Amino acid sequence: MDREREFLETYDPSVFPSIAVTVDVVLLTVRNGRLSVLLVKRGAHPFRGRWALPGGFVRVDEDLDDAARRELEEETGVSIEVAHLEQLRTYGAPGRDPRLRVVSVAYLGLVPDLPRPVGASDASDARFWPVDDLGGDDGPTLAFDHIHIVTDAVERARAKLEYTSLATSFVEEPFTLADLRRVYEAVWGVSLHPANFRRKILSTPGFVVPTGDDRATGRGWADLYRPGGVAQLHPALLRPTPPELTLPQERGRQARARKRMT
Amino acid sequence: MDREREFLETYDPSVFPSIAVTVDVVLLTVRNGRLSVLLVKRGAHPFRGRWALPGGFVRVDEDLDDAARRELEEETGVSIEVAHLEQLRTYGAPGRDPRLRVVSVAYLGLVPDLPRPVGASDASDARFWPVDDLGGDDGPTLAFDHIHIVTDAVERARAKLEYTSLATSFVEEPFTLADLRRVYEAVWGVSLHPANFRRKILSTPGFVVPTGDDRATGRGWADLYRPGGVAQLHPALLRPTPPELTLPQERGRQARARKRMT
DNA sequence: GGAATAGTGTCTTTTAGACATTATCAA
DNA sequence: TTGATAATGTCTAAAAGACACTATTCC
Repeated sequence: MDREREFLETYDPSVFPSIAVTVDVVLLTVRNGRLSVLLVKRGAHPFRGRWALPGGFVRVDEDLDDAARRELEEETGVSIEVAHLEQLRTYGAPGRDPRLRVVSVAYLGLVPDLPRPVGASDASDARFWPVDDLGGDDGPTLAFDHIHIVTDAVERARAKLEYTSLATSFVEEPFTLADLRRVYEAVWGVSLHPANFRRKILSTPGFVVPTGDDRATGRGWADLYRPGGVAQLHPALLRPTPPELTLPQERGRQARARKRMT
Repeated sequence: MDREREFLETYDPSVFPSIAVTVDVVLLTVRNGRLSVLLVKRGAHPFRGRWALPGGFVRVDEDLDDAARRELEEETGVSIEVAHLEQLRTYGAPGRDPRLRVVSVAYLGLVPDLPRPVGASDASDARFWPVDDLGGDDGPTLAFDHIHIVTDAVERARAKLEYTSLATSFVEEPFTLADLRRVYEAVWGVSLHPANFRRKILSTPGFVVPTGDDRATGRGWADLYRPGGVAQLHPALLRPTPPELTLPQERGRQARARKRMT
């Protein structure tokens, strides 16, 4: 009986498989109009000198969220008390770490562009890299399976911008609607019509509230806003027609149907 | 240096914290019009005799997904080769298992109503329970923190029905649109207008494809459909006005704005 | 016949997308 | 002046929600 075996293992911890549990943090921000991720340069074997996500072992009496915050602070100097930090998913394929079996709980964090330089407390180097550059000529090739984790994190961020108010986590408050629009444009990699964007944001109850002040932007004055406290957006702010979901033949069908009716 | 310590731990596995890694599976189905979850009665300490999610230790060379499938099969006799199984999230609060530190990777599975009785291979008993009954007078109180895992799983399922074609995982194919509608009604706990539901499903490209056959339903004949192969729905099939997101005062504001314009 | 369900069609309201207009400020 | 941006308004098409209507079958 499996449950019987589980009972025995209770009192002999050396019996259950020896698997290490770690946390990795994908900290995203928008710098110079580009979605970027915080990476550290590994100072130890394996993958010494390669860039990787900040992370490390979970302590035996430490909650997973606390471990993520601690490792982020230890390796990059970034402490995110106020910013958004959520669990992304867990990566546990055998062989993903050449040393031993490691199950890693990945976290996704969002912060405004950090003016202070980060890093260099524990890791040998730490900096933000534009996610589009990863694996290309202008960016690093990541250690372990971290490129997959970053890919999943970016997709999660893109999706959550649609139906939550998370975009405000990327900007310092107060912010202008143009600030917020540039977040969406950087994360989604599209350009949005300023007028329609404004209408949608302001017609979504609780998304943002005006502070009453405005700010000189170089060309005219822009109203300032603050997060409205609502987490889920209703209605959602959908991305402009996802390319992989638009079937040309169906568009043809719809056009023909329209033509028949006129 | 933390990375230095990590290097040393590489070659002395007894150094890193001793944490057990398990998987738990939340297998959902729709039975008798109610969203239900598969539970097993625990035959061993702790929580002996209490109902819990099927699950167990991950083997040292086993992928997490494989562990979830194996434990589900071992404890309940359910093998889901074709059905949907996805990672939900990972639960790792210290103290969630009274024996030792356990980090559990939870999975969400969706299956059609299973005609054969399940369970009784490893666990002392196994059956589906309506999720609304859990913790109440008509249902069991779950072991560990499993009620929280089930709650998260149900919310995930409700959300994914909106923007994916996952609802088809709950029905055997071929199915009628009424079958599919009953899935949405059971999972969301609402009633939907049959006519509007039909229009939305059929106007979503790739969601379902007609088989050309129909089936006697007792009252008339219903066309039969099969999943259309599209995973993401566009446009999405949103739940009718989520109550917690509807701000009465904002509705008042919109009504006043309309009045001013006329 | 009455009740329940499948399938089709129509009307209104809301929202999204495209675009025009005015005001303001910098170079 | 020219160009870029903020803010507002307008028009059209698409989508959602409510509802009417017919056909079919069981009781």
